[in-house]
Formats: sequence, C-alpha cells, structure tokens
Amino acid sequence: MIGGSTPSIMKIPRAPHRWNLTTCQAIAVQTELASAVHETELRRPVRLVAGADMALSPDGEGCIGAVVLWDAEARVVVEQCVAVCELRFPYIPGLLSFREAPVLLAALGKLKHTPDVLMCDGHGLAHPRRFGIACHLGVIIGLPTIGCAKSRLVGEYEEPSSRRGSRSSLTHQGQTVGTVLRTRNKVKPVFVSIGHQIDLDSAERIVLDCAARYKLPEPTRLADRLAAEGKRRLR
DNA sequence: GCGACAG
DNA sequence: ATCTTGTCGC
Repeated sequence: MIGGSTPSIMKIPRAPHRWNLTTCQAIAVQTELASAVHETELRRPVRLVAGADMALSPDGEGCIGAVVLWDAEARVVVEQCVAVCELRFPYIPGLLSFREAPVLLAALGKLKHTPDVLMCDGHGLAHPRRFGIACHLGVIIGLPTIGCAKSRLVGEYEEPSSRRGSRSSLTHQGQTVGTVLRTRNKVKPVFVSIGHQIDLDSAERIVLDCAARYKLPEPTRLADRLAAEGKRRLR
C-alpha cells in the first residue's frame, strides 16, 4: 500500500440519506427505511460479534465511537477501532441513530475483518416506528444486527424471574417487538430486539452467550470501555 | 395539557 | 450520555 494506508475489507456503504436533518425529516427517513429491515433466519454460524458504543468528548461538542470485534468461540478480542466526530444532532428519544450512527459507521469502516453480526447499544425493532439504531446500522452496512439496550423505550412486559436465562416478551401495539432477558442472577435485565437479517431467538442466544460474566454482552461492554478510554485520551 | 422517553 | 465514593448485599 502506498503511503502506508491500512487496507480494510470492511467496506461501509454510504448512507442513503444525509445525517443533519430536522426531526421531521429524520422521522420520515425512519418510516421509509423501516421497510428495508429484514427479519430472517441467521444463515452463517456466528463467531465474530462486533460491539459498538459511543462516548461524548470532554467538551461535549464531539463524540468517540468505538467498535470491538469479539470471537464468541475463543472468547477473545480479535480487533478494535475508534473514530472521532463532531456531534450534529441532539439526543431525542426515538432518534438516537441520527446522533450516534455517523461515528459508529466511521469506526466500523476501520475494521479489517467483517463481523458475522453487529451488537448495538440500543434498540432495534423495539422502537416506535420499528427502526431503532440496530435496524438503521444493519440496513446501511447490510449485515445481521442485534439491538441490546439497558432500558425500555417502548412496549410492555412482565418482569422475568431472577435467574440468568429467564425471559419475557416485550410487546408494543399488539406485536412482539423484543425480549426482556436476564443475563445475570438478580441483576437488571437487558432488552433484546432484532436489528436486521436475524431472528429473535438467535439474537437472544447470542446476547446470552456473550454475557457469561457480566450483565452486558462482552462486545458492548468492551466497546463502552474503549470509548471511555478514548475520551480520557482527549484531555 | 400531562407523563414517558434507547443514549 | 454524564456528574461521582463508598457501601450494602449475595
């Protein structure tokens, strides 16, 4: 490679829309792209699980996106990348992807390996318009994605029993949009939903498999930690 | 009008 | 997301 540029095989397609939009336009984009979400069976077996998360820069004007590629078989980190961007959109419940997706896509574009699935820190179909950040990233990169959030955005559910592995359906407007899953005994559960090109049972299994020691699945937990580290380095 | 509301 | 140390409970 000339100039020492690092070759990457993780090609990120350009988003089919702009990111700096009005809230009204952003909602229109979600309604439009929601029809592109595919709820399907997982084809290839999953081994490489990427986790993505973001942290705000010290001054609050920018953000640090982090991606950690986790080998779910060997239980080791394969690769990790970070990217920095200026914030162009505020945090508005239901429009999270317009604030976070740009940096996460930038970080994903630095990956040398292509993940089998991407685990997002937020919801997928468990969203008012069935288009949370996991769906948005999945539709853009064309890979299977899972939404694994720490709290509820929409929907109703029964508290699952206190044992790891117990679950209950998250329903919204008469539809099952996700699963409330207990990954650790007596610890607050996580909210799992389909992002793109996957089925809910597989999503749940992958989250549980990746969360053997902590509440959050390893890819997400490590990406969160990496983003926090990047934040400290900017001081 | 009031309350809810991923990160 | 972020501000923040110790502390209660298994």
